[in-house]
Amino acid sequence: MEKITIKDVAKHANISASTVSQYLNGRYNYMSEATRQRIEESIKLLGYHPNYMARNLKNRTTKTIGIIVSNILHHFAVTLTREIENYCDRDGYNLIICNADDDPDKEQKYIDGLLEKQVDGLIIMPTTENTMLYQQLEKRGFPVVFVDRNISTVGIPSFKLDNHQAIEQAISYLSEKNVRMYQYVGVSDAMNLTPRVERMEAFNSIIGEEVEKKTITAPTNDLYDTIVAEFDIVRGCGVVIANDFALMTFLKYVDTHNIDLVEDIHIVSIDDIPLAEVYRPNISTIAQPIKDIAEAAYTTVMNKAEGSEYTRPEHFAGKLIRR
Amino acid sequence: MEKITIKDVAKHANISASTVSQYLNGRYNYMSEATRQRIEESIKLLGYHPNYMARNLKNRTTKTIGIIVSNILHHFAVTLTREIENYCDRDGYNLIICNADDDPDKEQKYIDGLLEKQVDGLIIMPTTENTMLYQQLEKRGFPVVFVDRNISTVGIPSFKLDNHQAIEQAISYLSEKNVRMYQYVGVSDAMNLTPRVERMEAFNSIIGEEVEKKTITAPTNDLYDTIVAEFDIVRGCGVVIANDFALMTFLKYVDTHNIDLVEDIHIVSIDDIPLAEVYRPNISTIAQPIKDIAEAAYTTVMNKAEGSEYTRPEHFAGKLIRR
DNA sequence: TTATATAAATAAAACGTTTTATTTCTTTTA
DNA sequence: TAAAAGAAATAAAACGTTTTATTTATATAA
Repeated sequence: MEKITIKDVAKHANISASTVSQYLNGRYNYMSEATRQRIEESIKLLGYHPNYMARNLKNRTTKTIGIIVSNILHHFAVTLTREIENYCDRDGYNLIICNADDDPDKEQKYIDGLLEKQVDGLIIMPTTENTMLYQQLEKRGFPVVFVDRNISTVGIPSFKLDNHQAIEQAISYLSEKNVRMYQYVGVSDAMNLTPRVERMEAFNSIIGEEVEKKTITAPTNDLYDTIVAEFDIVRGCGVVIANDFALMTFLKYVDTHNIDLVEDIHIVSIDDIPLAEVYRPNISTIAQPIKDIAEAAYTTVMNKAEGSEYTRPEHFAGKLIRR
Repeated sequence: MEKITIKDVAKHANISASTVSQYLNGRYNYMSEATRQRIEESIKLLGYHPNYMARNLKNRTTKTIGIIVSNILHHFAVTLTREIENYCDRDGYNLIICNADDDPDKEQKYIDGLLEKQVDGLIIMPTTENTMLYQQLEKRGFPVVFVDRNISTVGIPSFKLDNHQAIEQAISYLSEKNVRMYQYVGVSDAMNLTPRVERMEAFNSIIGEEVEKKTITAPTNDLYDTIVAEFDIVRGCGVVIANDFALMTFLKYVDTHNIDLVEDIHIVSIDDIPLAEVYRPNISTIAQPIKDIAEAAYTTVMNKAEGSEYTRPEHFAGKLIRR
């Protein structure tokens, strides 16, 4: 694996390395048309590719950003990643992806590692336990934004769904069906993660005291059993499902307990996963504003990286998809 | 964003940069216990993080690999990525993710870019059009492997499902149901991609002449309409569905045409997507050997990067999941 | 012509590390 | 107590670029 460097090109084109460098950086008026062409040819002939690592040492930019998600297998996370990767592609950036699995230690390790690799920015779905670290990043002025979750003690912007409004839409949709009682199914908020907390709070605050309601939450692994134990199969009840994972778990329950989603109960779920439009019956959902979040997060990080301040709204409305 | 370098640490600990470097690389017997501790403290105090870019310039290693997938939104791609990221995490590597969207130009751009960034290895779901580029990589001895698809004109190993065996399992499963006629639904193989070609060929070769069969394929965007136009709703027929995308499309068709998947037809699909176990009725699938593929691909790339040759089988059996 | 401006090209320092060869200091051995 | 050996530390070159200041060559103006 012989490495071809700028010196090889210089020698081949019979010119100094400095001039080749100027060429590489598009400053063509530093050389004659003739040498310009010679350099061009030499580069092609030798199959030269500049070494980004060396370049960065002077440049202080790696054209790389990192994203830390809790789990790329989640629909929201992967779709968001996809969108962000698209922007990166457009701008000649690369995206390093990391699964922190909601483990603060892993998250810290990843942040440290990405900083060592001199990424130009960071997009994080944060755990709640590394506030010190976030504060440091903020103080250093490092380009970083949060998505999906916010940490109130840190001034880092967080782009996410307007959870209150989303739950409001869900409930209003169910109310059209003359629902007489509401149930909420979701992963428990033991870790204090924004979406879980906000959605549950919204559910409780929006439904008035006069209407019967019930919330069913549990840690990921216990959710199925908890549903089995606590869900009330009441004809004409409406169910708000907090996210895609809860929906899958709930549908498993529906399947094993032979519940009829047309006659018995009405459901609506946050996260518009593909399953929703093929499941029978089709499932109404609140689609997250993933494109908005991706655009805002990416643009904000990039602007911070360039030193310019740029302000986007931080909350975006979900969209009810009636099916 | 004041950068703290090895020199700052050296000054703070009252020692030369060389010794700090030795410390960083764990060669503690090059210094006294006392200085060792001083360095340790200084590093912590100053919050020093070594600059990987500079380090790489000497080291020739970035502890970063790249993965180029056709589309991260596909179940197979994202699950594989997740698994590989897991291995990366274990070994202190980072993973750069790129969506080539089956566009050869984009693929080439990504490969070039990742090489410039000096990634230590590459895992690629290749398009069929960049054979020259692959050959170059191979000749250079660059650590690269393919997944899901293989390119016969290049000696780069490709780790993937044993498609023939998978289709065999699918057909054998359907035959248990006393199916009298078989249909195959998949994305067309216009781009000559291995899975599409091999699965279709297997379907055609395994089902003998005496049994009625029909293949329905079309480009992604036309598949739904093609199914509507060509699928034969024959009671007691068996349908082999080529992948998750085709399955979703087919289920949409099932939904709009009110087909009963218990009474009317039997289906089995490659790619064990989560939907399969909540859909009613549950759908039998062939799960891809994703863990095997991830392990083989990752280990092979890493071994190549270390200069050691390491051989893994390239085809792995799928697993029929009866539901 | 000479002086001046411009164009073309280069040398050298810098970026933050690692590594090799060398120096300085301390201990051991004869 | 001198010589040899070993331990601790350092200086300097190297990695592959970019950039600034400088040089050389060429064209233009006085």
